[in-house]
Amino acid sequence: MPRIVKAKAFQSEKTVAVARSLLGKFLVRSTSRGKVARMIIEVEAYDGERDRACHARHGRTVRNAVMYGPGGVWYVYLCYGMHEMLNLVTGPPGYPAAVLIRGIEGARGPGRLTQALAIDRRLNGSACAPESGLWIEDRGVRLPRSAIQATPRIGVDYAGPIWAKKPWRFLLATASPRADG
DNA sequence: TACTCGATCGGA
DNA sequence: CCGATCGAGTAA
Repeated sequence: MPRIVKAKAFQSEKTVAVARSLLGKFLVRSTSRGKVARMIIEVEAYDGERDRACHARHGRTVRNAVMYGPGGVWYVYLCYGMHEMLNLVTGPPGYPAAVLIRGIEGARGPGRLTQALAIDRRLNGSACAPESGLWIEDRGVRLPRSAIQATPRIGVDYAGPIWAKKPWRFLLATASPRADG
């Protein structure tokens, strides 16, 4: 029985735990062209200003402003001038954190999944709820801890070894990981 | 206002 | 390994 996960469920302070819990949930996209639901298979956590890989590492800016709002809001930004990145803001208001959705069934890679589901910056700041056309559903998939693999995050070497090595990327163990450790 | 550099991807 | 592609962020 599909259950819409309320935005409020993402206001937990434990961003890393929220990231892990998103695996197995369904990302649902609804537009004039129809509805698509795909299971989330890869995510990364970005947790607060102290996290040197997080966009909030230099404090609040125009781009990362929604990260400072309440959890349960989409944070979408352009990366490398051509890829839209989809993140779900987490935590209570005032605490900048988010989970990057890196992979769904049939679309591995953060840039590919946004293209597959027609997601772009117009969704930035909108709620994770049906009225925005993009939300999360729990369809009863239960993943044992052993089914989840944790690795360092991708493409964040600029954060320095301490933060780049944090095992805050999570993916289904059955899904073949990239060769990064 | 100038300059640097990306939470990536596809092709050589 | 390298180029694409452009806006945010920083320095000045």
